[in-house]
Amino acid sequence: MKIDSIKIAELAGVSRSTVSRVLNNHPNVSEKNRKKILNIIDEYNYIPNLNAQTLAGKKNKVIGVFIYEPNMNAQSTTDTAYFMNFTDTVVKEAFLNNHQILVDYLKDSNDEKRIESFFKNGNISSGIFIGFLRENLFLEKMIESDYKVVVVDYASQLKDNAKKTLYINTDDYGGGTSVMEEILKKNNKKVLFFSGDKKKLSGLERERAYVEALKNKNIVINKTLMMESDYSREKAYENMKKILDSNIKFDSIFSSCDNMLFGVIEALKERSIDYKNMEIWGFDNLKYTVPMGLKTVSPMLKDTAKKSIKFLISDITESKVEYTKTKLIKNINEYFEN
Amino acid sequence: MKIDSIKIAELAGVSRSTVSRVLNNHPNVSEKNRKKILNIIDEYNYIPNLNAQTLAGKKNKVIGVFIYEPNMNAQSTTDTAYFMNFTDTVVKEAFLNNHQILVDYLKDSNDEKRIESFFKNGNISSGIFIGFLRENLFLEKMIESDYKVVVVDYASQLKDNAKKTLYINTDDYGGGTSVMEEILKKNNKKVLFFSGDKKKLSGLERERAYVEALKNKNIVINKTLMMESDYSREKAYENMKKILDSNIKFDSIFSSCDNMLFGVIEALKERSIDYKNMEIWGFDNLKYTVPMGLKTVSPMLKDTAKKSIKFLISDITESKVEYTKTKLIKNINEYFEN
DNA sequence: CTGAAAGCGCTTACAG
DNA sequence: CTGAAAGCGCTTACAG
Repeated sequence: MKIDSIKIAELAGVSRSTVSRVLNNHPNVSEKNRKKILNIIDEYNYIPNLNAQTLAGKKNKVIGVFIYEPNMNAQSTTDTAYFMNFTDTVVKEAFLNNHQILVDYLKDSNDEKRIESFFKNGNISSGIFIGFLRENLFLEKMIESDYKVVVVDYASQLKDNAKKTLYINTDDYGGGTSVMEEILKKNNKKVLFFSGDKKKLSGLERERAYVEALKNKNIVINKTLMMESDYSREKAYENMKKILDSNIKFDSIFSSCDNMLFGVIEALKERSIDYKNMEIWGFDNLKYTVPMGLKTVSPMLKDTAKKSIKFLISDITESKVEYTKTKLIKNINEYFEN
Repeated sequence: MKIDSIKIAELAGVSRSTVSRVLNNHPNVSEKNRKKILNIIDEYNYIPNLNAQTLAGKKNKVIGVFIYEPNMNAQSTTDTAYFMNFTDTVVKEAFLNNHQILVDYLKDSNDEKRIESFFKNGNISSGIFIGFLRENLFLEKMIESDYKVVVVDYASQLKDNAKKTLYINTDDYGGGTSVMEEILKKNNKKVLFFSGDKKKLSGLERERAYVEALKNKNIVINKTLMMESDYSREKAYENMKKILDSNIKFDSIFSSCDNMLFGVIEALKERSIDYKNMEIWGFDNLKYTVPMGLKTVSPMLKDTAKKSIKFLISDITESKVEYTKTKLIKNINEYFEN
């Protein structure tokens, strides 16, 4: 049996307006009618049609998560574990706050159009954007729009005309600095560095941490120890082989992400180089790093996810920048506690 | 400027009906009008309102993923990595097929009501259910309903009155059998077994594999080597300690999930027991297992996800049962290839 | 505190 | 091939 607000109204002997008022917690309904209607709603298991509600102007409880992944295709093996880790927590936080999550990827302008229409037509009440390159035009537009959005690891500087936007960032600089402290306090001087994607905020910040840490220790920066990369395992593997083929000396390694670190380790293993006692650090706390006996930095994505949801379901409308502190993960216990 | 189908119609000098026909690829529109309308749509960046379309009876492109997690709460540390792994692939597959995913958890009857309304009101076009215990009443109802659904690892037997349902299962029995083969061919006879949650299909099937493999080798089943458990790390840890405190002898271990295996290893380490040369297997291929030097079975969730999406976006309406083959993962290379 | 009515933006059966 | 009109199921401003 189809059951809609008209049926409920009939059953309760009132108009749909009154049913609607009860549904939306309006105060101007007699206690008697409210009770009666609520009972009938419950008895008949009535749930209002979300599409109709949205069409009529109500906000829904769905939050969009939009992941930028230009390489997405049927053959792609891109590891998006990092993002799903984040999404996982977002889904749980949303659930605990009575919201649901729509997950969508974004690759080209078709996707941009779709996402804009989700906002415009109220399929989602707000959105979280992650994985974007710096100065992405579409994202800038979202930031300036009237839609409530969170941008993750995108920029450290609030845009002048940003509206209802939370910029939330991993403290990449702080995390990188802690790693360098660990490395340098063991008296290492020749830290081999693998930089990440400079088109992303994280790539810039982690490199800045490396450079500043050396400067503060008055260690001359040796460009040949700084390998440009793009967060990919393959590139890092090639770079590491080049280093080993040259006569460049190093005493420690900081890879600005775990994914690259794995390529580095592969190259070391191939040459049977014993790296067990060397200070070697990655970043991101990908699931395999610490179990493999390596050290890394956790971006504490759960915190980021929690702050994001909190912002979106609050009625805060001012824009702001927030940071999530990172945490060093040195052993399996810290790994599981995290 | 607000732009709707009426505006497009005006601009093209036609009625909304014709615009709608173009939008929905109906054949009965003159080529001239179709072109003109398409151009205007493109020029004005018009995207139809999904809520209105759905309300008017169109199916949308959102697929729900519903994860059963009775312990979900603010303090919960439940590891749902397994599910998110699955969801990850589902999201990607959906994206490649022009669909989006709504992720939602399910804990109690309120959640059931919400999910039913998502179906009823067309907020989703179909749904995938994962993590459910056997004979869950709500799920049985969904299976019998007219909604198109996929149930993952739920039951091996098609229900008589199942409608438009794909039962998709990991080949737990096959995977467990392969593990036992590996263990037994090394001449082990006393295989310590940690069973999973018997309220789930996987718990039953993996235990069946253990029992049958021993029978086939004419090894007498020793109940004291079979530890009842519930997939939790804590319980497995306690069970392992009990074994070590007793004088029960074992020469190999098969834990029916990696999560429990970790508890088992903790207990072994505490007693400084050297297990490096022992045949030890987990199940599920959780991210840390193989990097820690242990062996496990991959449920090939990607295959399961792909088959699920394929079923849901096809126009198949008969119900059926399918299985996804598992794969043994013995070393880090196999781990990364997976 | 309550109801009749307009409006949200589409689709589709009907008539031509 | 095309348009006028009804319908999808709500909400809310208006009038009382």
